[in-house]
Amino acid sequence: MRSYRQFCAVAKALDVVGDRWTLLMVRELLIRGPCRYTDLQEGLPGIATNLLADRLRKLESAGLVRREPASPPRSTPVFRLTARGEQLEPALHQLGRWGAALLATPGKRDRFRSHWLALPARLHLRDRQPRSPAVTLEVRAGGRPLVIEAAAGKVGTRVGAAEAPDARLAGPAELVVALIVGRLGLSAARAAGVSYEGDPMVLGRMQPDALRDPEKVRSRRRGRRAGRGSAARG
Amino acid sequence: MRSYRQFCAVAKALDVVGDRWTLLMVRELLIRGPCRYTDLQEGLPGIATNLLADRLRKLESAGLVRREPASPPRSTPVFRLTARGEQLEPALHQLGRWGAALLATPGKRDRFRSHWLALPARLHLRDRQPRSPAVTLEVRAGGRPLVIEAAAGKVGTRVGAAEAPDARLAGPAELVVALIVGRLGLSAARAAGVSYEGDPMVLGRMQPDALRDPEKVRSRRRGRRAGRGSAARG
DNA sequence: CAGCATCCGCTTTGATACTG
DNA sequence: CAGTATCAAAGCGGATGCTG
Repeated sequence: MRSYRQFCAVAKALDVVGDRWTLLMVRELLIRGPCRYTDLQEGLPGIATNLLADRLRKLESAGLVRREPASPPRSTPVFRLTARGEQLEPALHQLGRWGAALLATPGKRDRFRSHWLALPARLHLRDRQPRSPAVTLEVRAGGRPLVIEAAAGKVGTRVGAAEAPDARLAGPAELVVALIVGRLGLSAARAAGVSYEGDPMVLGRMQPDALRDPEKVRSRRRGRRAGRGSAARG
Repeated sequence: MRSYRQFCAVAKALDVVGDRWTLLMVRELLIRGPCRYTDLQEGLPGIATNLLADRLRKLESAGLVRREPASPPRSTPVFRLTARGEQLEPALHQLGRWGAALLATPGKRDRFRSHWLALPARLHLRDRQPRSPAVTLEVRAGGRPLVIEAAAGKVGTRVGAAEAPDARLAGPAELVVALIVGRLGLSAARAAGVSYEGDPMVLGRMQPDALRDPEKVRSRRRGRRAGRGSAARG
């Protein structure tokens, strides 16, 4: 990318990550952790292969990505975010939070991957029972499944199927998103076509404020000013 | 911008604001509030006039900007962020926070405008004496000056010279930035070439934790993980 | 097959000139 | 002041080819 040549933090950031596809590549690496070229391709439907290779080089020379060559145990090189690259997570969260308003319904030709739910999950879900044993929730909404785990007060995510998840969630992407970001309750989501198997408290343990027993929530808003927030629910 | 066609909040956000120059235009409108075409040009050195016009149209049709035509009292139209547009501020703050690491020293051909300091100022400065009378600090580091005001617990910014500021800060951009984000103290900045006139407590009232009496700070970090933070000050 | 590199047509951007 | 018009250069997307 051509530099903006402005001595401004936002402009300098965009000099590095403002190119088309670049922030989505960081999204993939944040979600997946270290991964191979083809993993990135699978998570970035629509990218041209030459662009992917080119951007990886640029990210590498910008110090956001490290390429680890194939060494005997592994047959292919893997790409991994550096600490500097990982520090983009808050910026991606805020961009995603802003963009969530545009996720009402998928465009006819939109693609979807379940693992894209990892970012909103990390942003919106909490482990509200830190002392309970770890639980895992498998989510299937397109592409390979995503596993969301609540353990010891933290919510983590991992791409791939779970061996024996404590619950399974599946359904249309827009409904699963709405459930995770707290725009929809489990019963409403079910009524709309989401399938959920397992203990409801696996999901309940993680759900955002807005939707956990709405009657009792009232003024529990943590973030901003005074919340007279009345959350809707099914 | 061509859509990524991915049902992902980050991708949808970038469909709207991922075009070159777009986020910098939002930066300008956030800092300046409603402003005219030429104000935007002045704050976006390097942009081509056809791009500015084109992006303004796109932002308008995306609902981020409203164009208010010239009406008798005013002779020229003004552009203003909608509420939706203003909601990008947290994303810009995080992007800027990440990009701040790239602001060590200006590139030879980098341009600078004092009012660009408004975003870091809003992010890093606080009014630590909410009950004291309002104070204003005028900052000059290139282009038109910026006024930073601390009043009633809030820090605000305004583009333009102050009538009678309580203090004036001037000097090379990189030093003034370092001062505002808390990488540098006033005495160190002065030694390095910053000029400051007026009561040091005008700046001191607003400065970030990290640099208010650095000897006493030590392990006061607020942000992350377990705060064994011994917050307070003398 | 994984991991690219090359080629080519199209779109976006940049620089400048011009206009109501 | 607030744009439009024009055109060259750069970037992107899609297809395909090469190499271990």
